[in-house]
Amino acid sequence: MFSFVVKKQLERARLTELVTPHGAIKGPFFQFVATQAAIRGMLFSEDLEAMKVQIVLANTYHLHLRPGEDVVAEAGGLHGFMNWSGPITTDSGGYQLFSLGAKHDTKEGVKVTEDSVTFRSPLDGSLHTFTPETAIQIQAKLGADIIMPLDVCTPYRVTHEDVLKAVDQTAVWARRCKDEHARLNTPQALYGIVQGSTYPDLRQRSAQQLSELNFFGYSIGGELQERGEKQIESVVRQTTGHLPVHKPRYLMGYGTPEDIVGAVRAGVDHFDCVLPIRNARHGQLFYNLNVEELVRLLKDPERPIVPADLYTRIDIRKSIFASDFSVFSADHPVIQKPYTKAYVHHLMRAEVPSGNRLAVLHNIWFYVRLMEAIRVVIEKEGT
RNA sequence: CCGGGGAUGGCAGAUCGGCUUAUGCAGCGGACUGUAAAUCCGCGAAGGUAGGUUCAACUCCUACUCCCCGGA
Repeated sequence: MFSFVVKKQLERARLTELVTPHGAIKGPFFQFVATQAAIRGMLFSEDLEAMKVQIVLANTYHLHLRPGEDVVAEAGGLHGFMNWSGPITTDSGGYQLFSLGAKHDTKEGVKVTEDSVTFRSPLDGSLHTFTPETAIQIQAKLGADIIMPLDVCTPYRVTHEDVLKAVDQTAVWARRCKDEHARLNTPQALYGIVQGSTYPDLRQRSAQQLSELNFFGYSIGGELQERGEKQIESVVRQTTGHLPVHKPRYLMGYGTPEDIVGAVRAGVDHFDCVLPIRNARHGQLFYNLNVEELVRLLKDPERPIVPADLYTRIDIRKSIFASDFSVFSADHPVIQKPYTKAYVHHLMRAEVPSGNRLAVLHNIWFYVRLMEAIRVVIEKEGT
């Protein structure tokens, strides 16, 4: 039902194919984020199909709180609920328990014990508890193809001691998730999530602990860099070196095009990030991908990645009239001309839904083509 | 012409005899990385004109100019 192969390699970059019950996915690939079972910005599954989106990511935490996994199950699982027939991943909610906990004061915050994590719903204040087992049970009802274990996600700046705790607890929980998944025996692929922050020894420790459990794939989790810093590639490389070569590698939550290219060079073939969609809604568009530079970067892993050489960002709400570029590509499969620059500008300024939709469509298409371009390079240049 | 009301940043619109004249929109700049984000942060920018009262006036008084409402 599930399979994964590495078809070609260029340095450490891999051309892969992951087969799921809802179709095959060519990698390296990018998951667009549909946290609450919808891509924000008024997109429909037909739009995603037209843009050749391969897979989307939904979230266990959010869907558990609303509308609840039973409602989703009754609608035919996420595939029926979303009217999306392609592959879907669900994140376990581990990240939310970390990021929401950090935003709360300790009294209102998230309580993590060795056995479970308890939190309050921001929607109605009700108390909820996730255990490794319930995280898997909920995801079984949601019915995504790829599911994630409950993990302990660490922020960027933490002590070695705290990260070690998180690593070991993540490993214990990973085993419990694995056991629960085996017990339920659903047609879903379970990954393990490697923690360890930026400490090489802990990344290694975590990778080895999880490898022993033999997951279908391996995620790289945790905050890897501080704002503005660019060290994704080196941290990721520390981790991929300790992962099984014949399994998918998933860098969770990153990132920019340069992050992705760097991580691909470090051997990652599975990505997700809210960035293209969120930034689109906030008016920032990605465009002008430089394929020649992409080829150079992938062929020479030592070549420094200069974002401005790879692509351009523009804030469409602010400076479209100052730009010489025709931002919306003529070959976009969903956006129909004539959208003049002036009209687009008007839509974005007014912050009307159609303006957001337009921008989101644009950035998704950019990321789809970025990943496609990466695959083409590995196919052509790799062995 | 008579009576009444009013004039505050680009626009809208509060407050106040002294303290940075709010706030919203628009403008400009920045941010956003397993989505509590169609969000958040920052910046520039105002008292119709002329006098008067007062230690101090955007605020009180007078005149003028202009605008709005009602009536001839």
